[in-house]
Amino acid sequence: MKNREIAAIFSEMAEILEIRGDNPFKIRAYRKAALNLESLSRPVEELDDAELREIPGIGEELAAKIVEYCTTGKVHAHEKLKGEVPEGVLDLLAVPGLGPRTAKLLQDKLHISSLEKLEEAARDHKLAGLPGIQKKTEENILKGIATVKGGQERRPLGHVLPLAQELIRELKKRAKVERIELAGSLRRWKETVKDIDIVATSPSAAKVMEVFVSLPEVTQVLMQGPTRSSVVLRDGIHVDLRVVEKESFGAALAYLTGSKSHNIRLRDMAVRKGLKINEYGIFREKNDKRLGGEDEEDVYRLLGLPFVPPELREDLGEVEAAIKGKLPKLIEENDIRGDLHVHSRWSDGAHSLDELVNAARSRGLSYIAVTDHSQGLGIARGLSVERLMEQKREVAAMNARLKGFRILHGTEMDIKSDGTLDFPDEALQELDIVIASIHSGFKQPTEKIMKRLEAAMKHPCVSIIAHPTGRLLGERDPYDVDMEELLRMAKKTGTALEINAYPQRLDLNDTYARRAGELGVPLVISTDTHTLSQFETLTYAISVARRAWLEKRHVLNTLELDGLLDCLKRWGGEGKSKGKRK
DNA sequence: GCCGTTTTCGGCCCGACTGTTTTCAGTCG
Repeated sequence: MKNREIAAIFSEMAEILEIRGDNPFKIRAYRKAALNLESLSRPVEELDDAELREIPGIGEELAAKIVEYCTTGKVHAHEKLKGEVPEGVLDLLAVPGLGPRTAKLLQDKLHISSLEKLEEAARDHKLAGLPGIQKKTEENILKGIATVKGGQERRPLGHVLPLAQELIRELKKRAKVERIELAGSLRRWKETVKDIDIVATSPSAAKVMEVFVSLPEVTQVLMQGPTRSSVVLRDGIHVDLRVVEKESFGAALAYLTGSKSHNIRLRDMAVRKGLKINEYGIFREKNDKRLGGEDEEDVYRLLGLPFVPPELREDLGEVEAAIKGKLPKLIEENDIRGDLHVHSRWSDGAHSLDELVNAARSRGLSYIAVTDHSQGLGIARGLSVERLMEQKREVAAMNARLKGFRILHGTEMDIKSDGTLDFPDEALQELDIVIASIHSGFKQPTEKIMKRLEAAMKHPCVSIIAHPTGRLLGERDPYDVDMEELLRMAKKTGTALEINAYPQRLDLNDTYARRAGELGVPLVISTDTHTLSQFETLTYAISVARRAWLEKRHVLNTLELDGLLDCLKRWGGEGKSKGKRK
């Protein structure tokens, strides 16, 4: 799939155009196109010109450039632009506080074309004296270089969210805040986040800012104003706090939740209606009369729109859907009736079946599938066929005792690197449910990976493919899955794909899960629990599903057990026509 | 470069903070 490659080219073109001082709207057009390509689930190389131009932000010229890249592997205009800016100058833009104007200035006056040269020049105080640059800016550039080197990359949501919630608790405890909420990509539940955004109201904003910048976790204060401050935490995460008047809280929350492109759409709509939206409220343009802004709902209501849940605010069709009254009724956490991917002490889980059942029940679930690893996965104490059968007897004994709850007996069976499955058919036919997944041979070429997945999906006993791309955020790239092909195959064979809740996996991701929903591919949401606290991570998988526009009807384990078993492809289920259940 | 119940041309979101300035440009979100 070339989407990301082309998105990267458009982004780079935007940066070069910016350094050249080109038309800012043209630059924005390239950025927007890049963003939309990144979140497009279909491979651009499969789209014809008319389909390309249906992508928002892609018009005649950009469509032609996409086609050019798909056929020649290059974009002429990109190559030409690259020739105008020395390699390395673009790296300068990564320095916080250093933008395109300064990068151009540095290149023109001092021929600085790399971070190393910049650092050297700053240390030798060669920057001060250039127009608009004095001692302070020089110092800030040096600090910025240190930040870049320190690696200010995006982090998994699951790592940052607990930290952010802790900050909010502390602010509530130490300062007089009335309303306070997370905003930004955290509130949109994006799978990775770069910083933490917080919005609050308080009768004494300056005091709140004072408290904020002196929290024990804070190591650096980037800026401190009466309504906005920005700090760096001990582990390098940036936090922005905005304090506004009570009457502006909703408008500020909407504004800071973003996404940026969603906001631009809203403001554009507002202008057309003779309104103005900013972080302080919604106003009538002609007389500046305030129409609302205390609650976020005001913003949407005054535009004539239904409330758009934060998870959808990416300008990926939600504004159009809202206008037409066709927003999805997003799935919610308590729609989930059971967890189909749970590990016990029998393999690499930490708990007994009893403990797992109690935890699941106390969370309101009515069934779980115990799916311990299969024999080939020695590292995870995978079960031999004999132990699997022994476990089956324990599950049966427990089910006989349980009222209003059911344990499904299953396995997370390894799809081995040679493409064979880790249990013989006779063993699989003994199980209520079979998950299959890949745990080795991550670097195999697409063709081989797809052959393995196909072998699993075509098997009449295999109900679910777990964590279908194998990615670990920030650690391991997905294996080379041809996602369109996988989705087609899943649909054809009736095999469900998993949205895995493990914060570093979130696999399927939002983009692919949305595509799956569009194509009618069956989906399940699972925690892959190894310890009891992992049941809590369900929230993260739900957030992926919500970002994927999924409704309850898309997800099989929102069904009560009987309904679920009717829908899952499995031996004795849909497999019934192919053989008898023992 | 995109886009259209205000437009096929002329628009394109809006404000805070900083560092450099005597009124603002640059950067960021």
